[in-house]
Amino acid sequence: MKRHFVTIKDIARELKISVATVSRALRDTYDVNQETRQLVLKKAEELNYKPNFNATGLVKNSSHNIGIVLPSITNYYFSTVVTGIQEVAYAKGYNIVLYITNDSEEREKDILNELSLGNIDGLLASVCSRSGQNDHFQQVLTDGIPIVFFDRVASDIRASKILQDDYHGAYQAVEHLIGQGYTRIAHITGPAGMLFTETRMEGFIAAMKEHRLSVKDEWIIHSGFSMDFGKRDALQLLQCKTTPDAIFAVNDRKAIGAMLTLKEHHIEIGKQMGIIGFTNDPMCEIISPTLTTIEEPALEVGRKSCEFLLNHINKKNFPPQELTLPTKLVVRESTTRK
Amino acid sequence: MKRHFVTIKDIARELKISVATVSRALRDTYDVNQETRQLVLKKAEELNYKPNFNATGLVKNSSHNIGIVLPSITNYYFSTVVTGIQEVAYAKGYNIVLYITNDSEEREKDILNELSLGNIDGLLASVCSRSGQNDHFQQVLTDGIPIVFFDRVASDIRASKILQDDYHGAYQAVEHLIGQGYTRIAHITGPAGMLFTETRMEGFIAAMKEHRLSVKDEWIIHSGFSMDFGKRDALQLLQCKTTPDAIFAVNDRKAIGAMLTLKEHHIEIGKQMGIIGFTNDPMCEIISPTLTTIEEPALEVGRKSCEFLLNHINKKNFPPQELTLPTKLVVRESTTRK
DNA sequence: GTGAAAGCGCTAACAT
DNA sequence: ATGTTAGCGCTTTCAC
Repeated sequence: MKRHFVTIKDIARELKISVATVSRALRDTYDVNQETRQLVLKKAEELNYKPNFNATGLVKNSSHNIGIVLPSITNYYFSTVVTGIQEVAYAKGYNIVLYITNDSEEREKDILNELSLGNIDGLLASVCSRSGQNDHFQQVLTDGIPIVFFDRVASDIRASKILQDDYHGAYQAVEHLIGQGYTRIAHITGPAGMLFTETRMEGFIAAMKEHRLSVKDEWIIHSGFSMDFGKRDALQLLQCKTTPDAIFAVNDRKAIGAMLTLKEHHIEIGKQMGIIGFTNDPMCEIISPTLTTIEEPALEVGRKSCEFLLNHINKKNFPPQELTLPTKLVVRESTTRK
Repeated sequence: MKRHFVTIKDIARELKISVATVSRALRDTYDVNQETRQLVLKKAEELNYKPNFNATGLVKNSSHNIGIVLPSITNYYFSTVVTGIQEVAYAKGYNIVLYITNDSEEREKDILNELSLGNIDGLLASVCSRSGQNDHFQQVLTDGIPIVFFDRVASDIRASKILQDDYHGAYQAVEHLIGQGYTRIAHITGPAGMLFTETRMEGFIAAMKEHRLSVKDEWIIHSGFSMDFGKRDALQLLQCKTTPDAIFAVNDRKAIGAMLTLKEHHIEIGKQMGIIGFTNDPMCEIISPTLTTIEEPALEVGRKSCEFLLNHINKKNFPPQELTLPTKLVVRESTTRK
């Protein structure tokens, strides 16, 4: 049960020097005789010494752990963001502690409340779909733990935020549809009240307005983010008095769900009905016809979020900042009319 | 920078009792007067006390963190396993520390070597594709950290292992193909030398033998696990003197890659050529025709792995065990001939 | 350049 | 039932 590891004491004893010297030698930051230093390093290697994070953490009041709180990791976007985060965290010697909320507000609160503050130096967060307050995030911040939000940000909290350019991405998506000759454009999106969905909606509406196209209320559907909701939303659109001739979906999963419904109804995708997604999930290329989409820089969102967080952790007065990364239109068959 | 958190000392001072009593009251494990206990709990709540994991960890020589080392999290299987792990870890009050190897042996070794042993109480691992030794895992074990392997196990290490039933899954897959009238069955798999791929191969061969079908060498292709390798492998199969009439792929991603190639060559999937995958990735249902596959109990693999690990951590003499979870045939269009 | 000693927050003997 | 105290492994004054 109780394991015994090699400690600096062991090294000190074997070398007949003090633990203080060993500690200093190991960190190469104080005036230590180069010879003793080499001796210590050699002995540490020999004994397979590993520093005890709990001990350093206790002294330094830090753990070299950073937390990630997000709704899920089983989709392309989030798992890619986490991969990006992990990449820079690992390079800087930080560990990732992962918390998954299952998009449940209660779970999210529990996690943040039980978060043992000694255990993480900072937090990366993408909030769950909710109507409620963000007090639990504010509390963490008040406790002195920096937070960087990504993608699904808590707009009322003063913290750094990394986003993709949802507005222009959406705008571009709609403009592309219009360019292909679609005019009756519907938008199927996520639950109301989330910043990034609202922003995409704004981009959608702006592009429609710009091109003097009317935005019908019944062509805007709020529901969940999954493929199944995409299926249902498409079905609902097909039952409108005037059916749309194109769908802009808030993400690729919903777009694909919608495609599945349309295919069931033998609607020719691309010609009869255009469809465009958001993310650039690899699934876009395996569905037939292939799905046009707005590519999100998921890996980069992860990397930048982590970089920002490390700045907050390690620099004295790094102010909260917002960063918006560019998106890119990827044209495929689902919007090609010729 | 240096944050000050509420400690048990603060509670003790305010209540004019000793830290020991506070400590005991907080843990509800010693004989503490119920009144004082309530007082302490109330005060802790009031002051927003959070235990310092570094301190308890230092004393107890444990951190309540468990590590996960795996090749990637951007695919369905692994991200689902992690979700399963997280579920039980969270329920038991353990945190997940995530390490991604990118399927690089060097990276894997670096991670394990730098693993600060005080930082995790146990390790869940799925090894990367490699030819080399597993000494780095053995070292962790020797250092007293229990390991549970899942899916991609290191066969020469004595530790618990959680697997899905690769042998019977493969056997069943092939038998299904044969039942549909396919006889010239190819197998596209991963790199040689990994246990689970070998086991699936054995299941494949056994089923073929059982039905007195010949297994041609050129119909067995070893390459990578990605969709692109699936595309390439299929291309290679089409160039055989006698082309196969069905493909059993080691995973769904390769199966889908193969389908993409076949579609390009206008081969009618299901009729001219049957294809079956392994995993039951959601992608199976969005590709057309839909992909028949062997479902792996990914979530359950995650849960069980974590349960086993917690047993190793918390029970005195919990011996290494191997557990094989059942797989299930999911029939879809890609193998339906009628 | 190096050592002695205090202390980070907590637990666990050992007293009482 | 509660208090006193040593100590987990490490860093960091403060001496020398």
